[in-house]
Amino acid sequence: MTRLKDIAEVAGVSIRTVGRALKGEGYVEAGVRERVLGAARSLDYRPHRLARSLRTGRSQEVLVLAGGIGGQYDELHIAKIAGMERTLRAAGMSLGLLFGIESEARRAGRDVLDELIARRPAGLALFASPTLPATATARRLDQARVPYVFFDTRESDVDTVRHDRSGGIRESVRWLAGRGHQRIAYVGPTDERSRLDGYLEALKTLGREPLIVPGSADWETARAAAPALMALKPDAVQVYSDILALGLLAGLHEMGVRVPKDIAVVGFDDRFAASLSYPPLTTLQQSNEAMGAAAAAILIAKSRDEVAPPGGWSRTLPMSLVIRAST
Amino acid sequence: MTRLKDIAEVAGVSIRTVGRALKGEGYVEAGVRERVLGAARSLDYRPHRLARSLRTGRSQEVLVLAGGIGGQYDELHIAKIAGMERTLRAAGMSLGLLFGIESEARRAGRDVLDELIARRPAGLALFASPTLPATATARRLDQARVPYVFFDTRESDVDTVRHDRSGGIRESVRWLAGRGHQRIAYVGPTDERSRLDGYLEALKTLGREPLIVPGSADWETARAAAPALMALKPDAVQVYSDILALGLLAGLHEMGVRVPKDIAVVGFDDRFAASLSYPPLTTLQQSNEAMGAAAAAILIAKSRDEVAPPGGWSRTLPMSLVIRAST
DNA sequence: TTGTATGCGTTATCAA
DNA sequence: TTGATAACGCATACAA
Repeated sequence: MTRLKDIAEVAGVSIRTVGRALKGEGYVEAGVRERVLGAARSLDYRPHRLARSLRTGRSQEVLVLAGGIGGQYDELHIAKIAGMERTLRAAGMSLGLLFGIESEARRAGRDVLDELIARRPAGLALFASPTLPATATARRLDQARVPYVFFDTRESDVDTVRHDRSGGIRESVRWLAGRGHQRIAYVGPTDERSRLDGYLEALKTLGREPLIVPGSADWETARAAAPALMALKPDAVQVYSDILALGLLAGLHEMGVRVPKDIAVVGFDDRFAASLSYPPLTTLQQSNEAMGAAAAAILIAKSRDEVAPPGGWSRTLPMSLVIRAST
Repeated sequence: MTRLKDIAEVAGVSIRTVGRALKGEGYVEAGVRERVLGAARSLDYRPHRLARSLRTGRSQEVLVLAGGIGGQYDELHIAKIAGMERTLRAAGMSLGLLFGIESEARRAGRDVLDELIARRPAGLALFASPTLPATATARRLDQARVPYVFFDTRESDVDTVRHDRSGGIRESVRWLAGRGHQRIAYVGPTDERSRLDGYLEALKTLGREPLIVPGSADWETARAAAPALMALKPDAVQVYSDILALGLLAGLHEMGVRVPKDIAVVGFDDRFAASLSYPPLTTLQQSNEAMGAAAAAILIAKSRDEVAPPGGWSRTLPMSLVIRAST
């Protein structure tokens, strides 16, 4: 483990000159610079990250807070995390991961945020969760001058990366209409507005009446909703999520309804499971890696004290339709 | 951000005494100890991890190397990582995550392992991948005195946590037989011995002839294998993985074969998708969080220079059957 | 153009 | 039982 001091000795200069030569800043005589760089290379020098961070007062590590929501670990999350990590590493930074720390802290009566801030991370990426008050959290992090970014918050006053859910659904419904489907229904909870709004807007543009089966919240209730759906005599259905879409598929199977012959089904999320169902599910894909990369880019910029772009830091990413056999 | 120095000033003692009092080591007068602890609490002291690591020469961070295998991120991986992180955090350590660094380094002609070792991690957890030579890697890490553990290596001479795949399949086949199934088949690649061996052993114990449909490697080929399977007239089938089992379900649907009425289907892995299929899939569950916790425990012990238990560090975890509607 | 010296917050050595 | 003080490796203010 070579140190600057070792390079200095080999190159016959002071440690300060080594620093300058390696950073390429200030005045260093060409010959000296060559000698230093050569010594560094032959000694296989790598800066000691901890020492650097201690000195500069800034860790190079971004912390990711992943809520272990009911112990269900999400392949959508890991793709985002991977996207972040790649981007951070390219910028010389690294990624630390924490799970379900909020709920644990609440049980223990401690305050998570203080602990996280105390670790002086280069940035904080937070997965929105019902147990984490986004706005209040964002304000405290701003105050502590810790760069942060949320994934998929609904709150509009925090910096976040999200997908254009409305736009995705709108495109999907238009695409179904373009393929000749006349009665396009929607199955899913109606308290999440963005997806439902996309559906309503698209139908309005098309001049059609909405056909909505509200209330489904999981695989089982979606399965049970199949008869209610078919009572509307639809020839296509946009579902709130892949999980619900797969539940609906099960219900349709049981009723003897053939997919896509009798009805086309479109999901939302592009989970791994969507490619494994019978039939494989056409669905709206989140570009999770891109989302992670975007989040990382925001944190990198913030940590370099760059000024926010005119529209603010938040980014909205487009979704795309993955066409499989259910349509 | 209070430092030891701040506590020392408030408590009116030297910084050294503060250190002793907080660690509870050496001789500190009871009254002084109380004063120091009180000051630490009221100042909300938290040790500076970086400074500590710099001084002790050991980082408290375990690095996890997750191969981004073809860009497919795995919910099985993230559960393991979550299990690790929880255990590490309880031991005062943390977790850093790196993706697909091997393939990137190979492209760039650099050596990953040296870079990782240069970061002086408290430990290294590696997901086995075809591109990472486990034995050679383990030897180099041993030499560099970096604690390591693999997930699911086939190599027997490296420290690893794995699941008892043979045992899991054996139990599953016995369970099927116990439920009255007479002709229990196996679908999957035959070059992975552990699962196939479990099947063969169980059938041998039962005194029955094996019914094997070899060769399937993905959803599509498993789907195509349905007719070949049914030609064997089985009344139950153990499949190599959930992915293949779901492909097989699709093929059986297309043939009009009813599951579980005509044939019972058992998968392997307990992916999220297994709970979302029609019918939901009975499958062998890996205890991924437990696996992560076991890996973390090994790294913690190694990093404390504990001596390996008689059988070595490696651990084999049992699998369990999750019974759903496909049986 | 180059070098000396200091400090980041901890731990640890040695002396008092 | 306690306290000065050095050192970990790096970055940098200040001198030369």
